[in-house]
Amino acid sequence: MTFSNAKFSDAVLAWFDHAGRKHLPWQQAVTPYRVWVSEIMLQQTQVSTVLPYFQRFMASFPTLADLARAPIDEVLHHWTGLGYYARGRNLHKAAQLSCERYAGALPDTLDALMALPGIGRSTAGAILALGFGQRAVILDGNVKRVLARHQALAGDPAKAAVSKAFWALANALTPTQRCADYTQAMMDLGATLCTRSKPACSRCPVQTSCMAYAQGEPTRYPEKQRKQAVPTREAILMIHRQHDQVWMQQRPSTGIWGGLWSFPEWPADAELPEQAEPLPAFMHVFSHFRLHIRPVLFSSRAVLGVSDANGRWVTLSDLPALGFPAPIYSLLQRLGARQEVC
DNA sequence: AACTCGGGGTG
DNA sequence: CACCCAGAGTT
Repeated sequence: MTFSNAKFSDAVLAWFDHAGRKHLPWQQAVTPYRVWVSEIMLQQTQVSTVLPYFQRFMASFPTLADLARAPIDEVLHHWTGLGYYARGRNLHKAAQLSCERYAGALPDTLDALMALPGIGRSTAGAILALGFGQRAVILDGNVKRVLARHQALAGDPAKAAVSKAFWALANALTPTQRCADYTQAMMDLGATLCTRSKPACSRCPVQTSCMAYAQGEPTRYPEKQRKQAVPTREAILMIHRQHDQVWMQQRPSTGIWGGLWSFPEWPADAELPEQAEPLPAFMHVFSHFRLHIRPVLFSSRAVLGVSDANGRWVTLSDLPALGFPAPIYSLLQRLGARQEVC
């Protein structure tokens, strides 16, 4: 480690001691399991969004063994509304693999952690540093932003060559001593001071050595390529209702809304039957397309035009045991409010 | 290397 | 509306 690298981590650690976050739920009663669950939930998801999900998840699955033996549908129910549902499936699968391979504990090496589904290089580093107290390196959105600005690193970090440079820099700056605190400090720095817009440079512990600050335009970094406008698709959802039940299907485990329960789709270009009663349509936005959802209510006795594969009748009391995409769960609640399901 | 995967917060 | 957030898996 060079003198300047040690100076960087020392300044970051000194700042952490008086300004870092120390009261987040996963910072209390720290275990590798709790750190792991929090890191998975926090992938591409902000802290404030995760907080209630983490608390509910830990109350239901307090240990890795509890998670491993829980039904997948119950795990996915705890993910309802959180998004990126493959994270929930991978978490469950990795818990079972850990029970089989490592006697109910998480492994404590980078390679073994990365071999588990849902754990990549950065999450493995976070588990080792925060959960096991090892010297390990992370590179999440916060760290990328801090490093890009401090070193005025040009290029889109999504590009492989640029990413390699970011990892090398992150590794060079990560100290051997107090690695857990440094790891938390870098995330805190990115989340609270070195924010995407309006960074609080006046309070930054490494402002004097920050190249982007010296250049006068810190928000220029990190560079990102612009995304093109997303297309809009249409989905007609058939809500077959019989008394207090609706007919639902579990989606395939891969692809959009994998493993979650939804209503059967009616081909967007086909004509609707006479007895179809349209409900208010609404828009659901994904990162890569917009979905115009047109719910249609069928009160007929027969389930029309859908195969019964992966399907079942669902009542209100079934909801806690199943996973749903946010717009479908919202639709179910609206149906319940109309006392059509409940 | 490019693409796929959600939902919510923010300006 | 655009952007992005404690990224990883698939192709």
